[in-house]
Amino acid sequence: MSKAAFVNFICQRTGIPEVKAEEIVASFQNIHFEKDEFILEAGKISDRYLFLSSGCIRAYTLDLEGDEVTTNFYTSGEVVFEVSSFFRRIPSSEYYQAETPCEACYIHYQELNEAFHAMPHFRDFGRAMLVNGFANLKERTLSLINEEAETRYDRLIRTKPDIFKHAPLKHIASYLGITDSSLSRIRRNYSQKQEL
Amino acid sequence: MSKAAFVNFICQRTGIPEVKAEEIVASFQNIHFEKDEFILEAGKISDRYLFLSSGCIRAYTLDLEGDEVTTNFYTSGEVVFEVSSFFRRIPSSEYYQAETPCEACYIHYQELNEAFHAMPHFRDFGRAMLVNGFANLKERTLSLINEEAETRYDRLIRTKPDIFKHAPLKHIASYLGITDSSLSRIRRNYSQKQEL
DNA sequence: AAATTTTCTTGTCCTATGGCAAGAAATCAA
DNA sequence: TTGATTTCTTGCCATAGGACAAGAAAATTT
Repeated sequence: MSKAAFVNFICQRTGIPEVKAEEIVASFQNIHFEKDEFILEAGKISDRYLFLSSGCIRAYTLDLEGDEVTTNFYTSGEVVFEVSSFFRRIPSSEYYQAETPCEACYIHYQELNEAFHAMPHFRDFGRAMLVNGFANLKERTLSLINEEAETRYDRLIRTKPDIFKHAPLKHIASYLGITDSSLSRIRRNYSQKQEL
Repeated sequence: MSKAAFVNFICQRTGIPEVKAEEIVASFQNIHFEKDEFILEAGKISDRYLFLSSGCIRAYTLDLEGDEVTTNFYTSGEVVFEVSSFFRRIPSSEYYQAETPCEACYIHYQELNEAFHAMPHFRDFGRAMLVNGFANLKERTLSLINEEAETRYDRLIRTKPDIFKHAPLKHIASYLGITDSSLSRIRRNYSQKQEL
């Protein structure tokens, strides 16, 4: 059950005592997603703040040519929501879709705010999650600027090997900022290097 | 005086009434930076949450070769601090340096937290600023993936023309994810196109 | 298991951008 | 004002990665 996993997650990542964590998680509810099911669709307002306890979710948007560009991958133990849409109450420009069956628990915007208001601990947790996402995105942006595609690939496969078990390479390619053909060539090179 | 500008900023960007805004800003203090002065240095903890009322600040980091990579430009009417370092209390990997003389007002981490705790309105404001920064960064990241350098240049010159008045082109180039020579060529092309 | 669709790889050719170095221009310092 | 730095531009060549198309392989559907 995802709520239990979320309690653990909160306790481990913050100094919040278990009783408090349980209090926080009390207002969440469990949910399951099938593979390929949409957690969020572009044009709608992200209204679920969700904790993914198992599975893999991909966020993507469409570029001017209508091609999908992966903006993020979420694996177990991550908080999933579209920051801008969720907090500003504006339509999302991204889709969030399950790459695999997923177990999660969630809370709605309204409830989240009430919980933030009532529980300072949870507020801190929420801020930490935001800061976390920010830091990750910044790192990714920098890597797009000053690293080669192969280096980014190497980093990703080390950091989130799970993705490679589930997501098709074209999803991963656009996340790395390259085409699927380039990724294919990079992989050929890379695996040769690893064999030495 | 920067504090007055900050009051206006808060009132305009949020529904917060002027009295409340003044209450918030009361704990801030004005500060001035000379051109080239460091607001923050890598290795130190970002401890000032500052509102820039005039001038331009550049954030940058050093890549593996030791070359500067601009991570952001801040112009008047922006909140300036290194999110990750500030909230996690860890050393910054970025420098923040004044591109021009700057007027600003600021508050320290400790005081900010107290103010957040005491004033729900301010909390919301703080969150909005974070969400804002997040959304901007996301847009920039996407543009690095699916736009040409010239398109990014075009967008930047329209969005933040002030930067071009103050920052040397090499600073702008690395922000756009290209070399200064490439930027120079792009500018040549670009200005020819504009002349038609 | 056959048919269909999707994913992955590979070839050929092309282009945007990088690396380097040399001038030109502008800015700053003495 | 002169010399020293820094900034900006430009030329030449190199290269990472894109575009497109064709197979091969794998997964999905019937």
